Formats: sequence, C-alpha cells, structure tokens
Amino acid sequence: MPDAARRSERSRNAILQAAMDLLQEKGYADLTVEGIAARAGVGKQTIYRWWGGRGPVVLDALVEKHSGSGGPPALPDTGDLEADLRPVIRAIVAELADDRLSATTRALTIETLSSEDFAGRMRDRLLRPQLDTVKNRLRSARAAGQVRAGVDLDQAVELLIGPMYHRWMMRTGPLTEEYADGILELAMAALRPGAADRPGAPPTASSDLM
Amino acid sequence: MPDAARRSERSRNAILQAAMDLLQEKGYADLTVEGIAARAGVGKQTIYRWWGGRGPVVLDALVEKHSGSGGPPALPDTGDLEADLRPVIRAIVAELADDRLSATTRALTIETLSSEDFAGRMRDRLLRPQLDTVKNRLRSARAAGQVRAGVDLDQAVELLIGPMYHRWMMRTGPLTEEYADGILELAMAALRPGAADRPGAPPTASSDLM
Amino acid sequence: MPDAARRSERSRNAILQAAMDLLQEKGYADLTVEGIAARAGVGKQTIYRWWGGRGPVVLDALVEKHSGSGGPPALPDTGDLEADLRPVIRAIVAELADDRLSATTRALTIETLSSEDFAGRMRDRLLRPQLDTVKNRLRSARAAGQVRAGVDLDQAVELLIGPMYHRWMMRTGPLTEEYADGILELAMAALRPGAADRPGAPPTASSDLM
Amino acid sequence: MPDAARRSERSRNAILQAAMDLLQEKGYADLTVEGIAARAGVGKQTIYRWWGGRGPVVLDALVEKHSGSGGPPALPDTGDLEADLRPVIRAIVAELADDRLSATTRALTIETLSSEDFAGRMRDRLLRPQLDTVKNRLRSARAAGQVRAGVDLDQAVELLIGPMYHRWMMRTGPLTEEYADGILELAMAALRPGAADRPGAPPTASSDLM
DNA sequence: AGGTAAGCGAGACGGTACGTCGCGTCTTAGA
DNA sequence: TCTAAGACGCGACGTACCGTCTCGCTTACCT
Repeated sequence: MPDAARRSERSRNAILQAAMDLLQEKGYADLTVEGIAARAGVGKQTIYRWWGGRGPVVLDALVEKHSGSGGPPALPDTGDLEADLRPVIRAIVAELADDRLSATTRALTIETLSSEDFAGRMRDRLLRPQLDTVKNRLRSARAAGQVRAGVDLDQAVELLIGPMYHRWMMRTGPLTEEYADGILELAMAALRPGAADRPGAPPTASSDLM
Repeated sequence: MPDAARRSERSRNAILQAAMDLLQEKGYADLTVEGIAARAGVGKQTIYRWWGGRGPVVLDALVEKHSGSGGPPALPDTGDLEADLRPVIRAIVAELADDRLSATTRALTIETLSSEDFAGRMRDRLLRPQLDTVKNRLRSARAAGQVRAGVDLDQAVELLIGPMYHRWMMRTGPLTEEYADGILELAMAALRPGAADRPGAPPTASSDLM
Repeated sequence: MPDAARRSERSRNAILQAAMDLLQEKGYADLTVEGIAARAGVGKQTIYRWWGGRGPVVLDALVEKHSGSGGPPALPDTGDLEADLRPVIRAIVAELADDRLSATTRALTIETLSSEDFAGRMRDRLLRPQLDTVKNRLRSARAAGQVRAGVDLDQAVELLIGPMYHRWMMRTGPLTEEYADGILELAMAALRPGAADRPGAPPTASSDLM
Repeated sequence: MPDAARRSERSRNAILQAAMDLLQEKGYADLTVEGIAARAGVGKQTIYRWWGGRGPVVLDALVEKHSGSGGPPALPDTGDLEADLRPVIRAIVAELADDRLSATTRALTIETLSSEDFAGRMRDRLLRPQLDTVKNRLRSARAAGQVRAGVDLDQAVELLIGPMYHRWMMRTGPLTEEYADGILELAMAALRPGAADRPGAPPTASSDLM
C-alpha cells in the first residue's frame, strides 16, 4: 500500500542505526519499537508502515551490515579443505564468544524461534548465503575427492556449524580457538574418504588422496 | 526470603500444570504470568514469590515432567555404539519435528537466549543430564576402543546434537529419520578410530579393534 | 506535558459520566480507576494522563454537573435577608439529608481531607462559587444595614454553613427543615444589628440581661 | 468469639501506639494494617481479631489518648459564659491549625465519612463527651438567663463548633485566634437574650436599625 | 506554478500485561 | 488458646508498550 518511491531514506537509516545501537546497549529483550522510534527521532508509524515490528527491523539492520561487502565472498580454494575452512570456523567461534558481537545473532535467533514467518526470511536473506559459501567449498572439495562422494553437503555444513551454535546457545562450554579446531578436526574426519564408507574397497587408496 | 517450609504444594502443582497446559495451547509467546495464575486459581504474587517470572516456571515444569522417571536412564550398551545411539538420535529429531512436542523446547531456548542466569539453570537442570547420558555411552565406547582415544567427549556430544538443533531452529531443512541417520553416520565416521588420526601407524590395526 | 489540543473530548465525557454513574451505584469507597476506565471504554492511561487519579476525576465530574447552569446564580435580593436565605439553607440540609444526593459530597470531602492539593482545587472550583453567592447576599445586606457593620462576611457564611456540615458529617442529629430554620434563625440573631455592637449605647443594659 | 480474658495487653498497647505513630508520620491515607502490625511487632490477625480494621484501631487509640484525663472535665462556670468558652474555642482552633495535632482528627473524620457504623461509635465515644461539656455549660448559662430560653442547645453547640471544622476541612481561610474569637463573638450574639426573640417586645426598634 | 496527496514527526488512544501493594483469611509453631 | 509470622487468593494500583489512529507539516508529483 505505501508508496516506496516516496520513502524517506533518512528515516530508514536512522531507524536501522538506532535499532543496532539499542540492541548493543540493552539487548533484544529490552528492545522496543517505541525506543527505536524515539532514538531515531521518528514516528512509530514509520516503523510499522515499512517493517511491521522490531523483528524485521533488526533483520534488515543485520542484512544491511552484512551486505556491506556485497554478499559473502567465496571461500578460497587452496586445495586444502581443512586449511581453507579453519579461519572461517575460528571466526564464527570468535564472534559467538564475544557478547557484543553476538548480541544481534542472539536477537535474530530469538525472533527466528518465535516466528516461523520471520524464520523463513532470516534463513533466506542472512543465513543461507553464509552457509552456502561453506557448502560451495565442500562441493568443490567433494569434486576433488577430498570429501566422500556420498556425503550430503547440507548435513556436512550443519555438522560443522551446528555444534558451535549449540555450545553458544546453551553455554555448555567455552568457545575457544581450540574448540573451533576440535570441531573442525572431527568434521574433517567425518567427511574424509576412508575405509569405513567403502565396504570392500581398500581404505588406504582414498586415504592416500587425502 | 520467603519461608519455603510453608509453601503450598497444591499451588505449586497447579501452577506448573497450568503453565504446561497453556504452553501447549497457545505457545510461549502468548504465555503470561497472569494467564498462568488465572488458570491455576492462584494469586500472581505466589508465582512472583517463588519463581520470579514465566521462564523459571516453565523450566520447573519441564524438569518436573522429565524427572518423572527419576532422571534420564543410562543408554543401553550392547557393544555397538551406533546401534545404541540410533534410537536416541531418531527420537530427538522426531520430537523436534513435531511442533507440539517441541513447543516447550522452543520456549526454553528463547528464555535461554534472553537470560544468562536462566541459561545456567536450564543447562544444569535439564540439558546436562540428557547430554550426559550420551556422553557416558561415548566414554564407555572410547574405553572399548570404538572411539578414538584423543576425542573430547563434550565435542563429540555436540557433534551429534548440534546439527539437529541447528536445523530445527533455523529451519534449514527437513527433520526426518534419514536426516537423523545421516548425522549419526557422519558423527560415527568422525569418532571411529582410523588411519587419519594416527599418522604413521597402520590404520588397519585400530580398525581391527572396532 | 501531554498536548491538550489533541485530547479526546469523547473520552473525557465518557470518563466523567462513568465516574458519576459508578459513584451513585457503588459509592466512593468502591470507586476505582480501573472500574471507571472499563465502564467508559477507555484505557486507564487516559485517566492517569489527564487527571492522575479518581479524586480529580470526580471533582471534574462534579464541576461539570454544577456548571451546567453556567455557574451558581446570584441569590435573590428581596430586602429580607432571612427570607432570601431560607430556601438556600433548607436546600442544603435537604441535599445532605439524602444519602444518594450527598454521596458525591461525601466523596469530595474525603478526598479533600486526604490531599491538601486536592483540597485547594476543590475549594476554588466547587465550593467557593457556592459560598460566594451567600457571601454576596450578606454583603448587600450589610450595605443595607441589615447586618452589623463589623461582621466578617467569611465568618458569617461559615456560621450559616458550618453547623449543617458538622451535623451531617458527625451524624450528631437529624437534618430536618426545622434544623435548617433553627440554624438560620440563630445566625440571623448573630448578624442582626443590636445594642451590643453599637458602642455609645449603654453596654450595661445588655450586660444586665445576660 | 475470641476470649477477651486471654487477650494480650502488651500487643494491644503496641498496636495502638504504632497506629498513633504512623498516623503522625505518614497520614491516614498511608496508614495500613500491615504497617501497624509490622511496627508493633504483631501478627495481622491480632489486629483483625480484636478490631477489624484500621479505623477502629485509630478510634481506640484516640479514645485512649483522650481518656487519659478520665474523660473531659466540666468547663469552669465563672458566670461569664463567653469568658469560660473562649479558651475552649481557641484550643480547638489551635489544634486544628496544627497539622500534626489534627492528623488524627482528620483520620477519624475520613473514617466517619466512609462508614456509618464507624461514625456512630466515633460520635458516641469521642465526640459526644466533648460536645457535652460545652452543652452543659450552655445549659447552665441558659438557666442563668444568659442564653435565650428558646435556644436548642445542640444547635447552639454546633453553631460554635461547626464553623471551625468547616474552615479546617475546606481550608477556606486561616485558623487563627482572631477567627476563634470572631466565631465566639458571633455565636454569643446569636445566643444572648435580646429584643428580637422576645415577642411582645417592640420589634420595630431593631427592625429600624436594619 | 499551484494544488494535492503522500510520507513524516508526534503522540493520544483502547488495550494487555506487567510487577507491586495491601486486603482479609488461613495455617503453622511456639509459649 | 492466643500469639507472631507470613503464605495465600484476590483486586487494584500505576507503568510500559503494543499497534492503530489522527493531527499539522513538509515535500514531491501532477496537472
């Protein structure tokens, strides 16, 4: 209904910035539409008109931030899968370990859990692009024979990512570089071609390729 | 401050039951202290006195429900780790796949993300006991040589559990039995002793031990 | 702080009406802000924003009702002070004698005793205009020589009004027409010029009579 | 129902004292049963058992205080009514003028207005004895011919007392010694025998003066 | 160029729930 | 059995935000 052409870019930016600021300062639970509007010097209606609530605003703010680089870049492909993934995994753990940096992720996760609708948008606009960079690297690795042929790449990505998010959310342990490396090592062992997955075939052959 | 000895058991039960009922009926987002009190036929103050908010009430209700069996039982140990784990993994996926069954988990996860304090209680009272059953089975498997000696068991547990929770939360894919089996298979491959983790040693040796 | 220009006249009227209705039905002790809001179909905040509590609302409602006639009219001046005052005094007694009619006065009096701030507003907006009509009549009577020159008119008004309110409040006796006439007669005797207050007249004469 | 013989005198005194203290400190509006019980170091039930609410407690406390002298003494009778009354009237005005001293009277008046039942007890136990001392003095004055024979003594008492209470409640003016004297002078003029009230005396004389 | 319709800031509005306070009742332990 | 203590069901308090709505105002488009 509203005419997007006449939308105020100034207000949009002020709102997204205010949302990010307040999220850092007070956390998602204390983030209110009224607070965002007041901080941004904006009428509440402007937020409801263009977003519909705090969830989509935060999502937009995050997308904005992450798309600063014009979408996540492809991972390097040096031929050594583990070496290429290590910095990514470490970076994720480092971000999750930092309360300030992960505040927005926390917010998005809450909203994702609260609204199926939001979950879909969040997944497609923010999460998928990031997961896909990993997935694509795994695909090339599989093509190169460094990953077992039968592996489902989506499962493989989650095997890498899932443990870290779980530990972060549930606070079941420290999020350290050692942890990142440990998970990476386990995941590589899971993906690496070996005797186990090729019954009857000589395991050493594929082991050599690794 | 309040005198726990004089606490009303009747009220406590009514509150926990009402909380569970409303959680099923309306979801966590629409669960209010006022609603719980009304349904339980109880004053709001009684809830605030003993719990302090809806989060701790739901946690208590869940703990109550799960501790009905006197704590989670140890997993069976048939000597075949994968076979012993499969039903557990499948059950977790099945529960997460069912919106009604996972409503409470969703609620607790939101609260966990919102409050560090709550997260701690949740982890210790609900999550840890469940994770420990898996961890203990893995420990015995490691002792039996079915899991590599160097594996950190906490990481191993998360390697199994994390991917499923991630897919469930982020709705990145279907939660099916095939998925459960796929993750289990990957995790087993990661844990299983093999050539990869013993550079220079003949991989077949340990393979034989499995 | 709120912008009075944007105030909803509809809500204001509904609130005042609801307050009057509930006052009649249940009395001041059972009158609640919540009840007024519900009856008026209005948010509580609207009451707190513009009034601050039930007291000011009732005051406003009363002022509204009494100012329907555009302020109290001047008393008639037939030249006979006692005759002019008698209907007023009788009317006051009659109103106080009727529980329904005096319910609001009772309410306002309680609030007046409870809050100095409220007392001031009540005095200026409701009471003073009414007392002034009597005072003005007394002033013209004094100018006409029917009231002693030295009489303080405020005291004179209270001499008339005070006894009735005292009996009403303390329930020390019946509030009848005879009582009204009795107080009026006494007050007239107090105000009427006589030997006592005219220095130059032989004081011993009246002293002897005592 | 409760057995008065086993009643704790210690608790009774502590409650009455606490009530008086809190009344002075915070006013009647902020006086609560819970507060009295806490201050007195007493269970709430003890208050509800023996009194039934804060109103009767305050009444009792006041009666206690005033009956310290074993009931109000008779006024002196020097033969000069006005001289005998003046200190009484001035004392009343002085007490009313002092916020601390009149706090209890304020409380009792509110309760009197709120509860007809309470009003009766208050009138009989506290007010009547005090009014009667004045009434008795007026009666002897009437017998001595210093007050007109036809005067209703209850009305006469209220003529003296009513104006002061009205000014005190409604805050319509200052409560000074001059005011006390003014009201007394007016009331004396109303009561004093004179030409006006003695039919058969030439009414024209005073009429002319009006 | 002027008129008009949109977006805008502001914030009042009807609501829902919050977390607190005090009520008057009831239960427990101790004297 | 009375008492101190205080938990309880209840109801109202005054506040915070919700999402909708109504104001003038600015601003850009469209005759």
